[in-house]
Amino acid sequence: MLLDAFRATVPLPPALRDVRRAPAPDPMFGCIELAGGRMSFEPNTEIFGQDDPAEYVYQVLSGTLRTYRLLSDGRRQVSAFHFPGDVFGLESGAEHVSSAEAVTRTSVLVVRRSALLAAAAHNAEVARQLWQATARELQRSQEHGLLLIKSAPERVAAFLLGLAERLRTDGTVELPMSRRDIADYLGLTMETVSRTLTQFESNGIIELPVSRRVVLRNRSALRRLNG
Amino acid sequence: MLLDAFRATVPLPPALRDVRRAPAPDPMFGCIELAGGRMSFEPNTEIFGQDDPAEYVYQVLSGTLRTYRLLSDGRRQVSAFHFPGDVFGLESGAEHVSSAEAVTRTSVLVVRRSALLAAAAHNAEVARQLWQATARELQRSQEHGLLLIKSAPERVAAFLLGLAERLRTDGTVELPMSRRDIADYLGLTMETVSRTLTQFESNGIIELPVSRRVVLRNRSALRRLNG
DNA sequence: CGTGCATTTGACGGGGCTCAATCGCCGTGG
DNA sequence: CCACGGCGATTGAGCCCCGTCAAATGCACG
Repeated sequence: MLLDAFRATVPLPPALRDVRRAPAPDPMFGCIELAGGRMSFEPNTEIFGQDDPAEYVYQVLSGTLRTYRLLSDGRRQVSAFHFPGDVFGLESGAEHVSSAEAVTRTSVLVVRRSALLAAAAHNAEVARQLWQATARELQRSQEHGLLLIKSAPERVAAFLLGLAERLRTDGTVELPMSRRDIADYLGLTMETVSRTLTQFESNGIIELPVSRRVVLRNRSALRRLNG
Repeated sequence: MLLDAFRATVPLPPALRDVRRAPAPDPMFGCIELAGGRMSFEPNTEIFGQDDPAEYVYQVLSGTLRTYRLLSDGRRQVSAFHFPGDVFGLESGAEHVSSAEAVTRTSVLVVRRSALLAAAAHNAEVARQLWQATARELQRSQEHGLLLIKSAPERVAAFLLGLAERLRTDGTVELPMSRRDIADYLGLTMETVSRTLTQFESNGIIELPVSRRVVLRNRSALRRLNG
């Protein structure tokens, strides 16, 4: 959406349009500087690192990824999971404040930050969407902060509901991420996440046919837990 | 800064300039709709509430205020404290997602959100600062999230260091907010905050001449705690 | 000097963390 | 087809940090 608005400001020669539509063989070269390109990442590979220069802005095409920050002693705070359509890597400063890694095999759209900012400088619609995207991130971040003051069952319930909503599933959620990822997102240990899920299962609130698949059996109970 | 850029876009008749400079007797009327006005708030009074229409954007002139969200059972998450210069109340949606209250007697600059957005739509500099202000909030919010995964001493240490930095004090921090405010910001109870502070004091890391004044005796110890 | 609120201090219990063992899923090779 | 190994997830036991509840103290103001 943001990147759509951006691309609308860039008149592309037909050759580049073709490149953009085709899977780019090496998207670091070619059309990126102009209108963005595609890149793919294997699971658990880094897309950018904390303190790296924030040269590009990304939009998820397919797959799942996580952004996170590390404390000096190794504790990890997963700040967000990103799904198709989400924009990430958008910083106000010149450097990334968090790292981004692929959770599953992931394909993203890449745009030069400088090009995006330049477009925003003379196109009000791009500027508006730039702001909106950042404001949406802010809202998500505050929502995430709210999670962290709740009890473990409340956090897990909120996580499952949020995921179900974002992935628009009817009752069954496929978890792309590990228990450790979930734990680091919720500010818990993976043992506590696991225990809470089995607790939910024995209460009939969810089913866990396999560890990465959750069937929501009783959403209102989850919502009640959510506070 | 954001509001400065905004005001530069609005040619004011001299009469309004005068009103803006003088302490407004009733700032809800008069010049607000055009270029913003001043408002004052007594301690613990509401500036806006969660779910209120986000009609205005604010900048702190003097004093301290808190923004917070409530959980249905009454738990309160203070999302941020705002000090002179800070912009707050800036939402992407049409409604506030958090409430704002004065901590001390506070004076703020007020601008109609619609006027600000209109200015941003045809002035790139206003648009850029609008984005920057939001991005800065996002960064603060993520920093705040990082706090919430730490231990109680780490949180309190980070809080003191952050406050000392934002208030540009040399060694002595005057706390405008209560222990409960601090606790709700840090995701702790006020008892734990109090105990941690006395712990710090008996370790010689800080002094507490009175409960609202903290003298930082050993910043590197605090930084070490910070993780 | 007394009243009221903020803060501190104390005692106790529990929720979640730590450490450790076991289980289960899955790919690989015999 | 099964044995085996590896990794993620689950389960268990014990403990500790921090929350809860309650009382005492300090401080501002009439």
